[in-house]
Formats: sequence, C-alpha cells, structure tokens
Amino acid sequence: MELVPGIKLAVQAVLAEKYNHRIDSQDVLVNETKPEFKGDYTVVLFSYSKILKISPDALGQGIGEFLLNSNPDWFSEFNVIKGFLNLVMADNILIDFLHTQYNNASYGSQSVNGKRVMVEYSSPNTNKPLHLGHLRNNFLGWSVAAIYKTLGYDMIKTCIANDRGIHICKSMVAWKLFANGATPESTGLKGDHFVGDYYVLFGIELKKQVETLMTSGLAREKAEKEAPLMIAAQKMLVDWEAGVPEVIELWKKMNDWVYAGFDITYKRIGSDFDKIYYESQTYLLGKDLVEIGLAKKVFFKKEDGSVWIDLKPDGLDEKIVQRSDGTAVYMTQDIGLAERKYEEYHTDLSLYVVADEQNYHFKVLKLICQKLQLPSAAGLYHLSYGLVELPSGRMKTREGTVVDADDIIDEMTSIAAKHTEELGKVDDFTEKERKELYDTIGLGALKFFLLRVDPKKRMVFNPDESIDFHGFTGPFVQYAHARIKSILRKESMGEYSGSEITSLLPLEKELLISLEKYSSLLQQACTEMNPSLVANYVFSIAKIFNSFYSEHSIGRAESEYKKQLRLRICVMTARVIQSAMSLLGIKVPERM
RNA sequence: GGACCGGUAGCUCAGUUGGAUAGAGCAGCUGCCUUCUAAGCAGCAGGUCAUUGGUUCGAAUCCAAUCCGGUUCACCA
Repeated sequence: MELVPGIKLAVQAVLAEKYNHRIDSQDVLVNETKPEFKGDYTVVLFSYSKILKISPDALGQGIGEFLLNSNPDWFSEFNVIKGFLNLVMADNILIDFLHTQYNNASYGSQSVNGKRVMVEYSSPNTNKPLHLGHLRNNFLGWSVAAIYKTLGYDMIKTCIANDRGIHICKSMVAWKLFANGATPESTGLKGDHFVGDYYVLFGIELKKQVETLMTSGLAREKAEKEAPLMIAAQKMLVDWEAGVPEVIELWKKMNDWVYAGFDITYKRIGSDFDKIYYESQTYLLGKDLVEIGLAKKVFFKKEDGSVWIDLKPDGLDEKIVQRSDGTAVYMTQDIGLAERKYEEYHTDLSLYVVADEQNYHFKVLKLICQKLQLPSAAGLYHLSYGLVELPSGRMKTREGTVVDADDIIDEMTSIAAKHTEELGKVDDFTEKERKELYDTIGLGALKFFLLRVDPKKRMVFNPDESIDFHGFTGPFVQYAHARIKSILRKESMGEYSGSEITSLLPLEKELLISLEKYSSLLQQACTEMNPSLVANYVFSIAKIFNSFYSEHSIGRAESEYKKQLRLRICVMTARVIQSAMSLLGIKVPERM
C-alpha cells in the first residue's frame, strides 16, 4: 500500500468509526508537511471541522490519537496546529519499504493493461531540417509514449511525414533551376540541410522577382502570384498530382536526401517510430467521408459546390471540408487519417503531439469526427504544447533566427566534452567511451532543458546563454547517479535482513519518503501527459541524495548495519534515477 | 472584433480540484575538497504572485472588470 492512499483510507476509517461521517477517501486532503513543522504528511481538517461542528484542534487531536492507536506500525507521532494534522510516519514502515523494493527492477511500472494508445509526434516537413521546436515535440512525444508504456499500455509511436504540397515543390523548383545537379554527396552536406538550403533559396529568389514586378507597377499580392518561380512551383504541384514521371522522380530523389538526413538526427536523439504515415499516401483519405457526411446531413453543399459543416451551434464557425473544385482540404485529410489509424490499430486513445497554434484545428477535427459518429472520435486527443521562443519572440526562418537541431546538439555535446576534459575525471576512458559520455551528457542537458517545463506552456530559449550544466539540469541528475555508482563499485552489499536498523536520520527518511512517491508520481505524469513532473521529481531525488551524501558517510557509516541500509538506499536511488531519466529519454552514466 | 492561452524574484521556471510564513535553478554575495566524484554541499540576499474589486475562517489559485503579451478565426498546411 502506498503511503498517501493509505493515509487517506485511514482518515476515512477514523471519520466513519469515530465521528460517523462518511466520505470518499479520495477527498481527504493530504499534503506534504511544510519543512518548518514537524511531520511528514499533513491532513487538512477545516472542512470536516465545519461539518462536524468540532473545533479543528479537538478534531485533530481526536483523529491523531485514533490513527496512532489503530495504525501503530504506520504512524509514530502527530501534532495539530490550527486545522492541520501533521503526521510523523513510523521509521519502520519506510525501512520495510526499502527492504522489499530496493532491488525491484520494475519498481514504478505496472503490468500490461490491454489498452492501446497511439501517439503521433515529430511529423516534419520534408523540405527543411529539424529545429529546436521539433526537438521539444520529439522529446515530448517520445517521453509520453515511454511513460504510458511503463504503466502497462500497448504503445504505437507514429509520425506523419508532410512530404507533398506546395512547400515541397518550392525546394524542388529551386534545385532544378539553381543547383546544376549538385547533390548532398557532391557538396558534403547532410541531406535535409542540403534540401533546406534550396527552400531558403527559393524564398530569396522569389523575393527578387516580386520586387522587380512591383517596380513595374504590380501590387504585392498580384506580384507574388505572378512571379515566374511561384508559377513554376504551382505547375510542379499540378504535375506531381498528375504523376508526371520526371517530377515524381525528382520528388523521390529529394525526399530521400531529406530522410537520410533525418535518420541521422533521429538516431542521435533516440527518436523512433513503429509506423510512419506519408501525406503523399494519405492526402486523398477522407474524400469518401464527405459523401457520408452529406448523406447524414452533417455537411451541406453551397451553390458553388464547396462542402461545409456548420459549427455555429457549438460556438464555432462554418468550416470547409471540400473545395468547390472537389479537392480535399487539410481537415478532411485529417479526418480520413484518424479513421485509417483506428481501422489499423483499434486504439483506445490516439494522441497528437502538435503545437498549440493548432488548438482550433483539433477542436474542430474532434467535433466533426463526433458528428460523423466515427469510432475514432472518442479517443482523439490533441496533446497541445507551447512553442519554443527566443527572448525576441518566435523563431523566423526569414530572419535566420531558427535554432537548428543538429547545431544545438553539436553545441551541447562539445560543451559537455569541454567540461569533462577540464574536470579530468575520465582521463582513462577510450576515445569511444568519451564520445559516448559527451553524447549522454550533452543530450541529457538538452532533453532535460526542454522537458522540465510544463508542455502546455511556451518556453524561452536564449541562444546567447548556453544551456546550463549545473543546478536544475540533466547533468546534475546524471552526476548524482554517477556518484552512487562510484560508491557501489567500492563497497559491497553484505548481511542485512531489514530489521537490524529501527530508526532513520532525517535525510535518510526524507529520501525514502520521496522514493516511495515514484509510483503515484508516474500515474500523475501519465494522466496529465506531462513529463515535466518526472523531470521535477527526479531532480528533487538527486538533490536530496546529494545532501544525504555530503552529510552522511556510506562506506564509513556508524555501524555495519547502517552501512548496509545506506547502500540499499543508494541502490534504490540509482534505480529510480535511472528509471525516471529513461522515461525522459535520457541515459545516465556510470562515471562522469 | 469573437474564441482560446498566458502575466509569480534581475533571468528561466515550480506551485492553481482554495490551506500554514509563495518555492527551485541561474546570475550576485559568504563559507566548505589530507575521508565514498566540488558537474557538489551549507548559508545570505532577492516578491505589491500584472491591476482593482468581490466570494470566505482562509485566495497566487475561484468570480468580475481593466491593462499587457501571444495564438487562432483562409476554398493555406
């Protein structure tokens, strides 16, 4: 039995038995006791005091005495201050907890529950390289999937490659006109960067053409439409849809370059997918649903032949689902893809990790699926996250302020290398071991930085200040782990049955109380789809451990049994750190 | 203009089903490496929780209004 639920049940029982007051144990308010008061957990009594018409003080005394008498193995003391009942947990229950769980490799995880969840994340455009925003998306999606998986869900990680459309044609046109047959191989560039350069070039050249046209008297809007480059891109899109062989061939060639580049980055950051959907293969999905929607009178047709849904009764506007020329729009594709996913995987839940700019889109998507009574509707959930911004605001391709993913990863690993070399603690490492360690630390810092913030909130990244390696960071947590491993290499586990030690020092107890919370913390992180809770938790574990470590000697503990107890605390702390960090996609080193 | 999101220390963020004197990290300042890794520990300093009013035993948290910032409302994706 976990501590907090146990306390809630105990309080529920007291209220029923002693005060004849029945409540749901879930409603008992149990907090961690503030450091300035004596105790571990605090029950807030104001609401019961009011209902039962007993003063908070008397009620606290009554409940406290009852709890101590009925659960002497759980509670050792209590005190009441105003309406707060502070409970001191018995050292023995924590010592027992340690003894039974310290070596449990699956501590915190749950057995398979038969539910299936799909999470779509990353979903890049195949015309430019990944940037910092994509990294937040990738880390988030991957981590949420890992958290679900450890709690027993069958996870399917997926990604939709936005591999077609006008934006793709732009880089194709630019390459055709300006590249003179250059390739990633001939230039030595990574494929996604190579193609991205042509996408940027298209923008530059287009701007020139537009300006020329405007000096000859055209309005900007018209000039943008009539610039030869734009006309060429539009034509290429039409040719692509018509399947013109040379266009298809070029499209395939350039996309393959991009995928080769993405593969390198994905491999480096540890992103992986069980299934990849390609927009080029799914963009026509949903067209048949337009007919079904019309038949069900969920959609209606306007005079020009365009098809719409009226969402005004739901507080929204009318939304188009098919153009007057009969072509599909983004929304319709997404409805089709939602159905396709459901047919293929029969998911209980289908998550979309997509930036909060698209909140409205997903609200509408879910509504339409519901109105069409599609089976995919119920589990459809938009896991919305905030953009990564610069101190000056959004990153803009045009202003060259986009923080490139490969660049930032390189920067992080080289800072890790510099720090490590300065400290000189791993001078005996081989070249390969060092490189691995720099990756572990650099990526650890980057992932932790992006995951420690509540996903729903936008966050600021300042390129002028490199991401920290001290304090509330990945390397801080990794360091605590490396320290523990260092101890465990030097000291050996010995005789200890779990009953030789009967009392704990404050830091030992604090650490055990925190370790005990891991399971419920994971449940919460899963329910809220929020890896930042895991990041905050594992940081606090590392912090308490570091205090414990500097306050108490483990190898030279006061007694052999105390040493054995502390070694077990070390083992368990290392396990929890390793486990929690792995859910964030972060490795922990044996030495650093 | 409508809808939605946000405003907490110099900076980056926790804390918001209402609970005790609002917490971390960074930056700044003091101490601590002849004993298990100082990427660390201990401490100091730093706040009108955007503003105003309301609800109540109690409000950063709930309600209303206002100010500021962002996103969105395309026959774009």
